[in-house]
Amino acid sequence: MNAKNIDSDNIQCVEKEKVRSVQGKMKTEKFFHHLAETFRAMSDPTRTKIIYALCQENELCVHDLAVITGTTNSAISHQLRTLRNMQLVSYKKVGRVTFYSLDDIHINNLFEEGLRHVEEK
Amino acid sequence: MNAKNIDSDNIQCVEKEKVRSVQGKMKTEKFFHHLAETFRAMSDPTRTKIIYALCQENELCVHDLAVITGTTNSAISHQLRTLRNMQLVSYKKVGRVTFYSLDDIHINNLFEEGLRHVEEK
DNA sequence: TGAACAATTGAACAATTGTTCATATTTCCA
DNA sequence: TGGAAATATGAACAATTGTTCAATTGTTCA
Repeated sequence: MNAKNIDSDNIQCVEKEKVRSVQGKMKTEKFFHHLAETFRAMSDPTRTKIIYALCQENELCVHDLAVITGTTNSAISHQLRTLRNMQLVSYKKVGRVTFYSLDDIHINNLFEEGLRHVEEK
Repeated sequence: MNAKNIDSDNIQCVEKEKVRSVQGKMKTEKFFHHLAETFRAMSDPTRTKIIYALCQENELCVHDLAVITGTTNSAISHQLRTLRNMQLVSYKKVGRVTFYSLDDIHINNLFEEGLRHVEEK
């Protein structure tokens, strides 16, 4: 036993009770991964632009999203795939045009909470 | 002029009015970067654990955060620096122990909105 | 003073990310 | 039918990220 380890459980910590308390409330590894992934979905400027645009207009096609965000079709298409994989957007094909829209209403709240946060600064 | 460009403004797009409308509401480049960075702050599992722990207990030292998150002091210290740079946490030195706490109350709302979102799934 | 300790830091590394470029794929229409 | 258009995709690339390891700083206390 060294100086910092006062307890009887062989758990080294500075404030045993605090650590215990937090450990009792701790979520699973999976939970934190899921949580981090949720935030990660919105952690790229191109993606925030896409999501913001889809918040304003319900449905937009790839090309128009490229115009709005000021990037290439390809870059947008890749990011849309990412958002599709994350189940944030869904799409509808009409002829050779693909219309994307936001899929997850929960994410909408989260995104707008973020918007408000940045706007207030 | 090619087939998809019907308007008189040399702006190529599929649905001109929609694009115009969104463009009118568009924020600055800086805004979207700021927004993305805000979400990025919470887009790593180690950081979500740190933030979650600091939501439960107001102040925790580096070592206890390492115990709680199940990683090394060094890894935690590096991540705390990231969070410090992002101005999400502040710290207080007592002897050789550094106590960290959440700094940004806004982020708190955002984080808990994310928590709720993942919990409801 | 010097040993032990808490935390920080820098370098190195593998892994991940986002873009670009070139090339499909699918659909429309002349 | 053939060519143009809208989107998707794969490979390649540079940039960024998060961890580990080793070394360092600053503090306490015997």
